[in-house]
Amino acid sequence: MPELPEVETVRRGLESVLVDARFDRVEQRRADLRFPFPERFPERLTGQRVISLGRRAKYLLAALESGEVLIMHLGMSGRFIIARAGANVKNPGEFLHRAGQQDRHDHVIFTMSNGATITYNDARRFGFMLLTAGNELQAHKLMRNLGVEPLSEDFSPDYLAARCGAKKTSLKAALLDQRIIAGLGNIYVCEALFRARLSPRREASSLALGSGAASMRARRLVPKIKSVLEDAIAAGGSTLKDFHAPEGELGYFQHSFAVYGREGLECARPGCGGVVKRIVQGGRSSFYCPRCQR
DNA sequence: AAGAACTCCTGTTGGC
DNA sequence: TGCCAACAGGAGTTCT
Repeated sequence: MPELPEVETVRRGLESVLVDARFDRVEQRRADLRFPFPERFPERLTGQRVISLGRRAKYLLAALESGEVLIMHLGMSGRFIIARAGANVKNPGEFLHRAGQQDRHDHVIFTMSNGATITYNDARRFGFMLLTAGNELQAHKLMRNLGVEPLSEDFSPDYLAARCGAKKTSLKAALLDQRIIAGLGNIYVCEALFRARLSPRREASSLALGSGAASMRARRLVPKIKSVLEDAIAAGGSTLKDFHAPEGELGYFQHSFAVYGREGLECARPGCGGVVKRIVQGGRSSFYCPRCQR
């Protein structure tokens, strides 16, 4: 479900109820999600104050007073639901009608010292929560091979061209590879490629071809990746199926999709006149306009 | 050793 | 209406 913009939206929502608060109570309602929960998970959190809540790729990282870091990943369907102290009743939609109720997919419930209740719900259970020592975080198996943050200065045309230079795989697959760019997912890769007018079918190495260390194509693509992510974060992410920020707000970037989910519709580029096509790459849908994306 | 296929799990949707 | 297949925002593991 969530790609970088959605995870960042969740991070911002959780920050205000998590940081500086302590875990008063942790209810772990099953033994595992994608992975087993850590040993003595509730005990290791209870009483701990949260120092900060960060994000790396699609991971949320809560630094604890104990020195441990709580690593959380939402998988495809994971979400957090916040109920603040004094139960505000003005949240819309599903959030309202399920207030006070339990869902069979509510797997973890945090009760914080500020009175907030934070519920982790995940139907497909591809998400997970792990604990690791803060000083071992960088070397953690899940962290050590991650590529650059796409919104950082380090993500440049030179970097992208260098990392794609010898890749035989498709450009689509390369952009989804978290070892190259950390945090991109299927939607935003499709949208960035559309904005850059590049075909997802193009060989990744072709990004490095052309004049200079970074080709024209890499120079064109990198700013589009950044802008599509920035635009999506500004919109609070994309709401497909049921994504919403932790306090119930819906993201609205899905209204700005140019190609994702638009198979058979006319290309959004003025004057193009092409028709959006869906192909399958690596078992996942790619949407693009064969006419203007080359 | 890169790249593709398979896997986890549940829910929703579209076609008949 | 029901039934069934296809598909869904991820990514670690296993194969070739």
